[in-house]
Amino acid sequence: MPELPEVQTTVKDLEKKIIGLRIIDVWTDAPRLIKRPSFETFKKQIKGAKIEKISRRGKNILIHLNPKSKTQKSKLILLIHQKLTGHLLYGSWIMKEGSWTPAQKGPLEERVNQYIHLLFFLNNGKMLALSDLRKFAKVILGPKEEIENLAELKNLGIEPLDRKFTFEKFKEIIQQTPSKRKIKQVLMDQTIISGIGNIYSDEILWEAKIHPFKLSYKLNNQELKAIYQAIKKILTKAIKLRGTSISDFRDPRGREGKYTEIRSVYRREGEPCYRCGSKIKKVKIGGRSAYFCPKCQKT
DNA sequence: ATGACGTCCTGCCTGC
DNA sequence: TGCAGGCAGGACGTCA
Repeated sequence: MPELPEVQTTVKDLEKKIIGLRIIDVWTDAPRLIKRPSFETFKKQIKGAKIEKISRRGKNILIHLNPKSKTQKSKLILLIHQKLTGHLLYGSWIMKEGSWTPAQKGPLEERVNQYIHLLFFLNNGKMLALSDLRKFAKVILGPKEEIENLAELKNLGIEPLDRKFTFEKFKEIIQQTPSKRKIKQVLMDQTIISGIGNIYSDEILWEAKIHPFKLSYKLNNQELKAIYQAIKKILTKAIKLRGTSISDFRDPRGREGKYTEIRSVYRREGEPCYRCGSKIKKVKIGGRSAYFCPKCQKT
């Protein structure tokens, strides 16, 4: 599932490919992915728009557009949240027997093609595709100010790789959250820190040697410091390795992320801990799975 | 107000 | 063998 490192990889790759291009048409077979406006309006507003910028906020991708229409004075933002199985892909496809098939041979010759549900046709002959097996992805188009004021962006917590995210700030945030929740749940709460999901919360807690069940308000200074440093370290390393493809993340060209190979705990149940050799355990926290080393992660 | 749980969706895996 | 049922999971809505 795309978390901060995967979304960052996607955004940085797309930046090199699609800035300056125009969207000349749109196709979908799953209009429900577009939460607003209606697909009809969506298509009308986006046709002819020029892609000016692409950025990330939490796990959201923001594509900044300059509309063609003179009646639309405001700039637009296309917000895409890939949720669990969404992929933004860049390439060219042709419709063959009811499904989109890559026009050229390459890494895109994979399952992801089968699940393309939204396509933007660009003025260089290429396409930007949203592939999504489970159709959970969320797409919203609207004027810049409106999108920036959406609750889903406004309520997001601090960016963990921002310079403003200092240890003092982290400590303050955690201590301001008088929550009886487990640290894993707090790390995954997007309104506290944005961008961390199930994979990296497990990886961070293993790195920090903290049990996922540990209650966040009970963490002492030393433990908080360990978690803080692990957040920075793990996310930075994952970005460098272009993300994790344990479920099915692919970059815009269909390539896998390499963090998968060096992950410590996520989906490694029964396999040895790289620190102490104990078998990695899997437990449930609020309906979600959590992987950890029962020996070196302390409650 | 806080936290727990159900919901969306579909491929894959398990077990009878 | 075949098929029903469970599981995976981010974020939001609902409920206690």
